[in-house]
Amino acid sequence: MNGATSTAVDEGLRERKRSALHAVIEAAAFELILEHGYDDVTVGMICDASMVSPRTFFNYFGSKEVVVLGAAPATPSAVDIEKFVTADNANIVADFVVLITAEFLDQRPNPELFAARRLLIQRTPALFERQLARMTQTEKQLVQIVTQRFRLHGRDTGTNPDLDDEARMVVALGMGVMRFVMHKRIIEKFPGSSRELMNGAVALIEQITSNKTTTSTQKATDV
Amino acid sequence: MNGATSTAVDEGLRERKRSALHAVIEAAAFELILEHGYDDVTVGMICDASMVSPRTFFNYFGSKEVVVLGAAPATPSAVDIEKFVTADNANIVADFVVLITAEFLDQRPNPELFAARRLLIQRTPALFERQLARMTQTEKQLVQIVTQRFRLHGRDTGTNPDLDDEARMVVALGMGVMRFVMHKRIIEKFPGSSRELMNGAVALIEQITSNKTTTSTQKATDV
DNA sequence: TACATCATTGCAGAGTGTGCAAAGATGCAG
DNA sequence: CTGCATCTTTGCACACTCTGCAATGATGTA
Repeated sequence: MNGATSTAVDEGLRERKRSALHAVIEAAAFELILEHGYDDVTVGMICDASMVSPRTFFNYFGSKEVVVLGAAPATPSAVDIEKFVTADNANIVADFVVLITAEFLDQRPNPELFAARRLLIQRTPALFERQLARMTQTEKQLVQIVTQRFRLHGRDTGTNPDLDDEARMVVALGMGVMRFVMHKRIIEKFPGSSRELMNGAVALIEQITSNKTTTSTQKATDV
Repeated sequence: MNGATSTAVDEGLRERKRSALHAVIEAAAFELILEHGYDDVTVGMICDASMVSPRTFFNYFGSKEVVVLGAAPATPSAVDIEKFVTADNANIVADFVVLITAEFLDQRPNPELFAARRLLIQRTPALFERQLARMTQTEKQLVQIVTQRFRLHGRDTGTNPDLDDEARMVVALGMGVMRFVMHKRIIEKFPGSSRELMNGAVALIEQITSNKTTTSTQKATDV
């Protein structure tokens, strides 16, 4: 029990109390939800356990799901972005998947909480959905990152007006793969490490997208 | 105003009344929501307009969003499945996207309602999310369809134990593209037909996945 | 100490959704 | 067409999430 999640050092009693209470509610919520499941724990129960009024709970978290999902929409770290942008691998989709899954492999602030968060999201279909929906919200940023890589590789938006579309498609494909990976973890309870899982996924993409056995230039417009 | 959506011919007064009332509530809901927006229309308002009790509304639809999204989780038609399974195109992802978007191009039962449904889903982020989430629920069926195509092309599950994974990855990639297409329609308000849009998407996939400029066999495991 | 500022809370209420039992409509034999 | 079984509709009470508002309490600061 080390108190606040984001650990502000000392910013006055008010700030410290605030983040302490935040941590208390969070802890109570996770304890209850880990035991009884997300749907069987009410905000009232969390409030009883953490001795705050429901109104205060909503002042802090705004909604029930935010407690589990966390406040931030989960964006990749600067280091990972740098790696992705400068990489020169052939399969950009594979690289991109590595980028967006990397965030799930890191365990930065509070390992226990991080693990619990991931576990609960995996366990609870509703939360899983919302998590994916959130990722879509960061789409704009991700598209920019992909575009950056394009630029570094000599492809410019000015020269190629459809480059934005191409970047968005890379992101879209990557999101799909994300689904695949999480699904494999949740439904099949894949025992290996996330990195193993991801490598398998990457290999699969390569296999599928390079599977051009016949009439490789014909488009599938005739269905 | 032709009454019921699914139009059962004559199955007793009870059945007819039931589907009539279903249609009435549906119509009232769409009229209100098209005008005021999904969030600004309450179940109570729909009930007032269609002269039923709120309890009856929930007996029929179970939740507010079901009125707009429709009951069925939207699966591809048998004809489209057949086309997909027997096709021998090189890019299976492209074919798959054609398959799952085909359903959005057909306007089978009630054209007006169909158009309104699509419009509202596009307009309302929350509904859009739920729609995508629903599609994930049909994943199992879609995976089976892809596997069928594999089999027809001489690839067997017995011989290749990872074939299920490969099928799921095709589905996952397709879902991602789905996102791209819908996004382009909603955010950019792409003016062309859905078919145009889809063809553009298909071309993009080809371009991206065939973009193996360097070290094409190396995997992206080192990021 | 006095005052401003922010945090916490209670309260009232909207909105979605569910279980239950009463009242109404329909179906179907006799 | 009468009576009974069955299904539908409804009202009622209630749980739960979430919001606006105003009062109370704690902290920051001069």
